[in-house]
Amino acid sequence: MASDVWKEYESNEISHSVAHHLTAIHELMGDLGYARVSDVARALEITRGSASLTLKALKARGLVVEDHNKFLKLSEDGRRIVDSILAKRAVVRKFLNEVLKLDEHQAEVDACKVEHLLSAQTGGQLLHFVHFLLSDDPTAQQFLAEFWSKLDQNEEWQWPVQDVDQLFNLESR
Amino acid sequence: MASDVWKEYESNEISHSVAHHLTAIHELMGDLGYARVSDVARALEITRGSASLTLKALKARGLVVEDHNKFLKLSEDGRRIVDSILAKRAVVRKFLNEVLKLDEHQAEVDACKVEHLLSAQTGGQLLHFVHFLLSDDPTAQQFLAEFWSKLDQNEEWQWPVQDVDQLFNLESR
DNA sequence: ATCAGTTGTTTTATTAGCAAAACAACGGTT
DNA sequence: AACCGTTGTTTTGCTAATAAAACAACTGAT
Repeated sequence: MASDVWKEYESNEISHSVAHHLTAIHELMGDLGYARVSDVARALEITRGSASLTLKALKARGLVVEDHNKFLKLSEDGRRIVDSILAKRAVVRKFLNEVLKLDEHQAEVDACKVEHLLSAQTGGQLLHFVHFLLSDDPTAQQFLAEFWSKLDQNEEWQWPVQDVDQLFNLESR
Repeated sequence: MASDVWKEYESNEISHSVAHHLTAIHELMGDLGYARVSDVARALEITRGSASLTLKALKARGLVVEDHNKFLKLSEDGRRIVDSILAKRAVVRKFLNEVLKLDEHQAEVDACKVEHLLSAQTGGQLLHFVHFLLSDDPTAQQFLAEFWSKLDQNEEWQWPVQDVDQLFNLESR
């Protein structure tokens, strides 16, 4: 039934590892002004050898370009990918932290896990949603206030919840 | 900076593959009343050999138990894991499809990708949120109505959005 | 100029997850 | 009894992503 769905997982062009190699380069460019293989390895806390191999592949894929002096830079494509990943990460983190009131670390970790997996459409819609939800629109503000007050009441919810189906009246499976 | 965060990805005890082997057993038990190695392999569209190896590991981890006649069953722990995964999948799918108005296939795919990655806390809070959002509470209904009408207006948004930071007034990098 | 430290690469090995193919053990049909 | 199909396992090989270790090239200090 869902065999065509679940296999799409690995058909993702950007792996978690690749996503972080690329974003590491981006952040190093901002922090240091440059990014070499060793800098990326240090930032990700992996060996230089591992970083060297992964980055070689990324150069071959045209996402990373190399200076005449082994200095790395994102290509146009690489830059686009990093932008989309960072945008999704920011939106998800903001939603988890500021709306669902998860602590910052948890929000950071979960956002990091899913940032490279969300489709562009999902990211876009989520952006719309969070943007409106956290705007100064009175309806949005009233809704959030009510949601948070309800949150305070049911502190004690358990997870996993056995009766999700009943809760939502799902027809599922 | 985020090196401690991004490495938590692989420290996930449940991989995507394992999640689907377990849920396949669960669904087969519902559909057929039993689940053998071949049934799981067929459901996931992988070879029997692959399924055999993965399921052997799951038996060793105590998540799957085997009949005297090679019939598989989820253990107590395995059942708990499947419950939490299915609950998260249902909540995420519902949110993406019924709130963000993504088409069903997209919602299914994205939910499938993240279901095993979300923490219990994130799943729980999301459940609260979606439950309230889709309830008959007038504030929630008014909020959703306004959000959707705004969605119809800005059909033309682009992704990746360069100005997420500006949009949210993010401090980040 | 030598010596130490840093850098980048390559080689070897490991793990997870899969396919493909060979194999043995059944179970039913004729 | 011989045959066929299904089942489960094992072996071999592949890819992605990592570590570890060896190596060469460069840099800087003395």
